[in-house]
Formats: sequence, C-alpha cells, structure tokens
Amino acid sequence: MIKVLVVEDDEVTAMNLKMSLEKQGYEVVSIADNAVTARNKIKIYNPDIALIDIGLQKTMDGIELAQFIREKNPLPFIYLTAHSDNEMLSKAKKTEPYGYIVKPFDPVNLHTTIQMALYRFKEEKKRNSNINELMSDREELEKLVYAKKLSDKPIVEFGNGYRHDTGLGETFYENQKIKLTKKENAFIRLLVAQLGSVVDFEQAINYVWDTKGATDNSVRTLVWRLRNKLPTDVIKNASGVGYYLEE
Amino acid sequence: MIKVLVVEDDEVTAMNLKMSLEKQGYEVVSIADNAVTARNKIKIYNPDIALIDIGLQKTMDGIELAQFIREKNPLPFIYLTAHSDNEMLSKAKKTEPYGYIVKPFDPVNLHTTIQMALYRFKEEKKRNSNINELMSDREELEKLVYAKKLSDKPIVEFGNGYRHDTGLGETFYENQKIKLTKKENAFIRLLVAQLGSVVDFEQAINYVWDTKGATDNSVRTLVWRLRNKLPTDVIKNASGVGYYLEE
DNA sequence: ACCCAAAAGGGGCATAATCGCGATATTTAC
DNA sequence: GTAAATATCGCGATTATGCCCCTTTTGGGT
Repeated sequence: MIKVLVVEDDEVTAMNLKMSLEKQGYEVVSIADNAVTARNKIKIYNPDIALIDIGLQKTMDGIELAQFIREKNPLPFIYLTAHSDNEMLSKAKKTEPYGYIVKPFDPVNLHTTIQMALYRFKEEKKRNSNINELMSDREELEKLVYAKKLSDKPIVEFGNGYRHDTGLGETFYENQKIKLTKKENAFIRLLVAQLGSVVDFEQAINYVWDTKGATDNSVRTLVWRLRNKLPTDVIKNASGVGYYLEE
Repeated sequence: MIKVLVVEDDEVTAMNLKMSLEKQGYEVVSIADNAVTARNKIKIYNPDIALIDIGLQKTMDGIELAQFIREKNPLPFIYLTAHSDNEMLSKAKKTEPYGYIVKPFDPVNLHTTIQMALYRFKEEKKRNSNINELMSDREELEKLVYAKKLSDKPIVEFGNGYRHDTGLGETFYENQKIKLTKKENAFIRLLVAQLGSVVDFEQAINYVWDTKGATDNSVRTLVWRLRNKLPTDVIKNASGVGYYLEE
C-alpha cells in the first residue's frame, strides 16, 4: 500500500485529505502540521509521497521543506495551495514539485496527481542511476588513462644504449632501468632536454634545486654521483661552462 | 510572450481557455481540434507549451500526441481532462506530462501549472545537455584508451611468482589468491599498470584516493600494509620519487 | 537505525637514504 | 708552469622511509 505523508496545518483540510486518500486505497502514515515535524515523520515512516501545504506558517514553510526533501531525503512531493501569488509561485517552481493541487481538491484529481508523481519519481530515479553509472564509468576510464601516464611525449636516445622516457621521467641503459634519486632524475631530464648543447651551472641550479638554491660544488657532486650510477661515461664536462650529454 | 498551442476538440472549452490565457498574458498561437492538425501547428508555430485534451476522439488521441511530442519535437505539455478512468491514467502517466489539469479549469491553477511546466522543461533541457556533454566526454576518453591499446594483457606477471588479473582485479602468489582491501587493490592495479616504471606519490594519491585526497604518509602506510600481506619483498622504493614493482 | 569488525588515516620515532659541503687530488686552459 | 676548474671522497646534516600504534571512518549484517 502506498504510504502518504500529509503536511497540512489546517485540521479540517487534513482530515478531508486523509479520508479521501484512504477511501482511494492510500495509507496516510501521519499528518504533520509543521515542517520540522514533517522532517522527522519522513525519517520515521519513510513515506512514498508527501502532500505539502505550500503555505505552512510555522518555522519553515512548505517550500523550504520541499528543498530539504530534494537534498536530504528524495521523495516525490505534491503541493497543496489555496491561492497563489507570483512570488510564491516563482519560489515553488524552483523546487520542481511532482504535482500541484489547488484547494479545494477534487478526489479524482488527487489520485491522478499522486499516480503521476509516483511514476515520474520512479522514472527519474532510474534515469539518475543510469547517469551515476555513466559517471563512475567515466571516472574509471579517466583513472586508467592516468595510470598509464598516457602521453605522446617522445623517448630520447643518447650516449650509446641510453634511453630516456620523457613521459615517465625515467632513464634506461640497454633496456635496464637505472634507479636514480629525485635530484639525479631532475638533472638527467635537464641534460636530455638540452641534448646537443651544454647545461651551465646556473641553469642546473635553477632547474634541479628549488627555492634554496645550491653551489657549483653541489652540482659537481651530483654529477659525480650520477656518473657512478651510469654504466658508461656519458656526462661530459665543458670546462668553465657546464655539462652535456654525449649524443 | 509565451506561445501556447491549445489542442481541444470541444469548441466551448477551447474558447474559454483561449480567453483565460490571453487575459493572463499568454499568446494562443492556434487551436487544434485533433492530433494531426496539432502536429502541423507545432511545426508551424513552434509554441512554447501545449495544452492537450487527453480525450481527443479523432485519429490519434492526446496521449499519442504527447508521445509524438516527446520523441519528435520536445515541448512541455499539459493534459486537460474532464474525467479519468484508470486505463487512461496509466497510459497518461507513462508520457510523464509536465502538468495535469482537471476540467473545469481554474484560471489561477492554469497559470501556475503552465509556469511550473515551463520551468521544469527548461531545467530538464539544461540537465540533458549536461548529460550529453558527459557522454561525449566519456566517448572521447574511450577512444583514447582504445587508440593506445591500454586495455590489453589480462594477466600480468611480476616479482617472482606473482600474477595479477587485470579483469578480476585480483592478485595471486604461486596460484594462491591474496586477499586485499579496496585501496590495496587499487594501488596494486596502479603498480601493475606502471610495471617497469615508478609510481610517484602524487599519482598514487590521484589514482587510489578520490576527491578528498590523502597525504604521503597515507601512501606509506598503505604500502606498509600491502608489504605485510605479500609474502616476498616486491614493492620497491625509489627514494624521493615513489614505488615500483620488481619485474 | 544500530552495532561491530575491518579498513583507513595520521602522528611519532627509529632507521635508512640522500644531500651538501669542505678538504684534497687531478685535470684543463692558457 | 700555473691558476682555475673539476673530480673524488668522507662525514655530518637533512630528508625520506619503515614501522607501529592509536583514533576515526567505512561498510556489512541484523
């Protein structure tokens, strides 16, 4: 049986609604006379649909209640109204109600509107879950692309048997990866980027070191360590200038 | 001015509607007394909204007209009805009308219903274009993935005795499945996808964690837990860079 | 909605790796 | 030949990592 929550502060209207609904086979789980109560009742009874008097006076009006429902507890809702000024209308339409009934209500109209609202809600839910599926699909793809570090950046060859993958930022000698530290890697990247020309000290310091900077000797030490890790002698020195890679 | 098409075969009702609408500032571009005419009028006048008598007698009834509108010429439409049996109701709700008015209509109700319908239609249109954007986004990613042939190699071997099933997302050591948590699995997937190169911290965070992100320490802890579950030492560290799998 | 167990996050500290710098040897440029 | 530039090393400082523990968050089951 379809569970209906009635939110209406006029007792007479509320009872009329209740009777009319019950006669048509609906179950009125509760009647709330204000928005706060309504929120609680929704949590407790988990109704299938709510009929909301748009002109509730206390604490929060019907429109705010509808916004709460949209955000926190999706549920189809139908507005009940006695009259309607333009301001209220423009607010009400922003909540995209599932139906709208002008008092005094007609029982048949009530039934029809509820049925339509239930149907639309069901369909929208379906559509939303489809959309969510698509979204998570898309995210997975994005991650896959990211994981593979998809890049059309080139692989540069140098020395004799060296390969540097610009995308990965890694260096290989005869297809063997060379394990380097962060700064060593950075320096190699710089040398590769400048393949064919000399990297001077200042350039190296600016590129490899951030903020603090370093001395020329730091660069020399770095080169020394790097040379120890590279099987062959590919890092050449241009005396008085800097370093370069053998092509 | 908002252009309204009235589809109504009872002349008296039609004229009443027209007058009421015009008094409220709408422009009634045409009145059709049957569905076929209505279809043509829609093409000619391109109305903003249609009011459809649900009980049209000739050729095609209002419901079928609504279906035509949904499929061929999107437009918000509101049903008008004098009475409603259950069969008609169940058909009508499947077309998800933008509004529903019981005759005899109340002018204020008419206005309100039209405003709500127009608003909802506009919002739905926006949402749909967002969805379409997402879909085409996704398609492009898919193309990229296929172009780079990323989704190949269902089973990857590494370490010495490790096997990772890309499809299942499961990892085995000597044919023994290793039970891992969600994040552990995600990290392994990333390592496998990057087999042969280093996964840096930033990449790990982006891939394994969603939105919220994580700190480097989270990654380290994750690696630590993972290493506890793997019988041998296959996850290597590249100091200052990240982690990689032993091939 | 509630509870409980598993999973995840993050702090702290010990250990390990990296880095910077100075001292000294070696090479290079002229 | 000599001064400047560079290579080489070792040691202490700095930084990164491993490891463990405790707290918070998740997620499944009733």
